[in-house]
This record gives sequence, structure tokens and C-alpha cells, in this order.
Amino acid sequence: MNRIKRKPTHPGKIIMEDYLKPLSITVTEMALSLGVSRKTLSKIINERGAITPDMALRLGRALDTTPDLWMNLQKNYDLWQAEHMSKDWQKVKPLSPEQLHANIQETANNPMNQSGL
Amino acid sequence: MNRIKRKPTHPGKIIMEDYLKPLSITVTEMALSLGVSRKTLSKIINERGAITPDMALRLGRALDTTPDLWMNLQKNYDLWQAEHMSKDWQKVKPLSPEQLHANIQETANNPMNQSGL
DNA sequence: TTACTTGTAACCTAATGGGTTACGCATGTC
DNA sequence: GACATGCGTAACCCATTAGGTTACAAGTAA
Repeated sequence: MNRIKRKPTHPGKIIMEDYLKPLSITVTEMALSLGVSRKTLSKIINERGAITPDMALRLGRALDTTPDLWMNLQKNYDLWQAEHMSKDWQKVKPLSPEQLHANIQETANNPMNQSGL
Repeated sequence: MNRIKRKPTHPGKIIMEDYLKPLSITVTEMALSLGVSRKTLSKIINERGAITPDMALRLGRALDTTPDLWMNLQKNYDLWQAEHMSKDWQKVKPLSPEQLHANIQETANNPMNQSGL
């Protein structure tokens, strides 16, 4: 369940450390190559912007990776942020285990169940 | 590389089909339980709203799942949408394989590399 | 009929992605 | 020293979107 992991690396850091630096590509060049403004890429690299699906696709093509890689990095980052920022979600009460587990079995085998799952 | 998969199921459909229906929980009840407005949940269920990180955390608690489950469903959905909507990202030219592969090795072993990776 | 459930429109606020232009700073080059 | 590059970022604009409240019409069940 390891919900207590360290802060995930921001996708922008990966771009910088694993690609731009090793390949000696400037932010300006990369932005041009991706077809986005320098500002957009700069924001991401400085961890002030997020990887959008569109950007994930662009990065995937440019860097020969799956778009999912970038989506996942962003997803993990966002989730960690939300988890540690607002605590409001912790007030949510789990549905009772009886409902969640017992009933699922019941309904699944119950001929009265019309839902057609 | 299977980039040609079918349209992913929207998270809202999962909520409805796998939870609300089997458990006989109404949208109104669930919204209350999650601590969000009925509108917010309704939009998601009718595939007109997205799972935000905050919502993923709420669903995780309420339904005894990982938040990642919901984040992943949304991520796959978003990526598929972006992939099939705008085609602009396809114009992005991959960095040359020489840069992407050869150079990575070079720089990694090159004493001149100052980046300290 | 009456009550409950639901989708959704209308309206408002706050946040966010993306673009352009421009400025100041650091670094490298001639 | 003078000039060019690269970069972060501010200022400003636009479009979209999450989320909330209120309200209405329609469907369903008691």
C-alpha cells in the first residue's frame, strides 16, 4: 500500500537532467523542436508548469518515449501534491466494508440485479 | 508499443457500473459521502467532467481503492482524447536517433561532460 | 398526487495552459 | 569593452475548466 513515498520527481527535472543536459540541447531549441513557446517549456522545466496530454505526445515523439511516461510522471507528482496540500479529502468516510465487499458479491450473483454488469 | 488501443473507459462509467449500481447508492448520496456537490459527481459520471487529484483521493478513501487507480483511468482517457483530437503533435520531429542514443552514451562516458549526471 | 433522483442550465469565482513581447541577468565570444 | 545568446519571468491577453449554489424539467416510485 506504500502510500508514504517521497516527493516524486517533477517531469521537468527529468527533461532537463536526462535529455537537455546530456544532449547539449538548449531550452530554446527544444521548445522550437516541440512546437511550443519557450515560455511553456521553461515553465515545465522550472517546475511551474504541468505536462498536458498534448505535451506528453510531443515529448513522446521528440524523445522517442511513450507519452505515458510523461503522463505518469505528472500524475504521480500531482497526486503527491494533492495528498500533502489540502487535507480535506481525509474527511471522506470510507463506505462500510459490508457495503464495499459483502454487497458486491451479493449483487453480482443476485438474479434481481438488473444492471447487467 | 501498442499505441493503437481502443478508447479507454471513462472513470465515471466505472464509478457508476462497478460501484453505484451494484451497491444501490444514488449519485446524490455518493456526492454527499465524497464531500463534493452533486453537480461535480454527476458531471464525472456522465463523462463531462474529469477526475482531479483531489477527487481521486476522495474516491480512494470512499471506495477503498488506491487513488492511482482513478488517476490512471483519467490519464488513459485524456491521452487517448488528445491523441485522436488534435493532430498537431504529430508534426513534432523526433530528435535524430544519433542524438537520442549515440550521444547519450557518449556524454555519459565523456570526461568532458560537466553536467554531473 | 407526492416525494425523490437526476441531468443540466445559468451564473460566479479562481486557477491554469498557451501565446507574444519585453526586460534584466549571466555567460561566452570577438 | 562590446555584442550576441540563452534563460527566467513579468505583464497582458484569451480560452477552458473545476467547483459551488440555485433552480427547473422530467422520470420514477410509493
